Amino acid sequence: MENYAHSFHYSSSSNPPFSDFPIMTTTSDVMSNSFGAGGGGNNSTTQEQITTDHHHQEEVKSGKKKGETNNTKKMKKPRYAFQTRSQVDILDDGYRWRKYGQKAVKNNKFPRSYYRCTHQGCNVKKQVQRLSKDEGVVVTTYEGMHSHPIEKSTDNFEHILSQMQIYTAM
DNA sequence: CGGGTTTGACCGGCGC
DNA sequence: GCGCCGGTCAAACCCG
Repeated sequence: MENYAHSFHYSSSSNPPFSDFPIMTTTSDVMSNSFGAGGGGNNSTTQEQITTDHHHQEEVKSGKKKGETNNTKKMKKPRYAFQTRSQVDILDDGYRWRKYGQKAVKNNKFPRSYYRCTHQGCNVKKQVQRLSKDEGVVVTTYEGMHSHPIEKSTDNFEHILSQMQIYTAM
């Protein structure tokens, strides 16, 4: 659990904005309450093209404090996207998240939620987006790496995680 | 009461 | 230079 993300580490700067991050498709039905109506049965594949656009962020924080030049240049922060089939947006991965924003996405009827890990020194961010075409598909994008143990057991999430490891192993 | 969510405003970058 | 666009902040609100 240290940094499982390391496996996906990719470093590309002059590459097209697309396919920058590996997208893992997992089928999870855990934590689904009694939504029942999922919108049709299982759709095959989920290779919807995601409008990632450009958007190279760099270091966070830079509103008030200035005068400090970017000596350390821009540090590329890896991002990892998970495409999950679930009825619920909130995939509990064992960490505590605090929502800090929600914006509507173009070409998408559903808004995108921005979460941040509540932990001192842990600036891990996470985005949750639901596809308008397939309501059952939720795309979760992680940004950064955690540096603290998980607080919960999340037994069911481990199941998902183990599945993802399989994809990673390839 | 405290921590998390909500929601509109604000900001920086990029395109036109 | 201006306007769009995506991301973040922050004050108010909500809920356990």
